[in-house]
Amino acid sequence: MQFLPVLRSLVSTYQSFERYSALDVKAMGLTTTQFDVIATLGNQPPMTCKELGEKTLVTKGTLTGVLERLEGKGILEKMLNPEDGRSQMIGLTKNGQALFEKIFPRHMQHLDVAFKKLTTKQIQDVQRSLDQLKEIFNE
Amino acid sequence: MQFLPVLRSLVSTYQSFERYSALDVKAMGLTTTQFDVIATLGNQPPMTCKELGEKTLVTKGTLTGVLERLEGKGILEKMLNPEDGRSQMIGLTKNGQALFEKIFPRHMQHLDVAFKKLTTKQIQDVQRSLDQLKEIFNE
DNA sequence: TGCATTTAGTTCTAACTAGTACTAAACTGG
DNA sequence: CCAGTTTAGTACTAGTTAGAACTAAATGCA
Repeated sequence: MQFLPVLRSLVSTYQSFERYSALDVKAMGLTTTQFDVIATLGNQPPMTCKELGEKTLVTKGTLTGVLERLEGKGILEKMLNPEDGRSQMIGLTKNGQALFEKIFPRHMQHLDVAFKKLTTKQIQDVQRSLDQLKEIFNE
Repeated sequence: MQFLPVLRSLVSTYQSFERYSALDVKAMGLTTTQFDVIATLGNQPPMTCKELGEKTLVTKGTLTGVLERLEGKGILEKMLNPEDGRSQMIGLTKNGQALFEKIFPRHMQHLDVAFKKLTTKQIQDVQRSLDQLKEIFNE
């Protein structure tokens, strides 16, 4: 039970990040998940739903709804995949790309303000710790 | 932008923990949030909704629904707070306490299986890292 | 070829989530 | 003591979440 504090830290750190990030993203009329999707598609060739899910860490059932809402806003569009009739290629529309170019740098800057408080070495240490922790749950 | 990998690690580690924990808790017919509430109330005197929210890291709006469902299952009950007419004291019922005694040790053991793969020092390092990371988002 | 299995994505359900607005009780300072 | 503010909890909204069941296309192998 000496591990309970670290679990609490994991959850509260995750929540703090979410809050910090959402604060900025919300001002652009998006949720963090929607932002992640746009950020992943920006400056990239269209990709499948599966690939998008892997990159954004969003499961496919959830993704359907998120994509639906972004499609409704005219931010992304789905195209047939000539190579596989089961899947579609998802890409940003012209408007979506314009939105990406407007909001992506701004959000990176918002995050950078926070991360400037850590040195490169500190960031690396945090990541090593996190990956170590993740490992123990994945076996 | 060198911070993007660490954010990805944070999110995926959190997700891995959630999945690992939920796997066990689900087999008891509960969600992890419900489990957290029961674990927090077990072997404790009744507490207010506010206090419960602070300990479980669940916001009050969410808590209303979670408590409602647990109350419906006969696991917890709300009592008037003689000291403050705005709030209620929330505690486990007899059944709830029995459930707690059955599932809490089992879940701790499930978590312990994972954490046995880390040394005490490693766990402390992870926690220090997480707390450091949390700090940068809270200012 | 043709059947079995796998894979991509949708649909559906139950629950959590944050946030906002709201009600009622409690506090507080003049 | 009383008007203004704070606090506890609920109600409501829009969205995310995981998971399971489903459809259709692709693949694999006999």
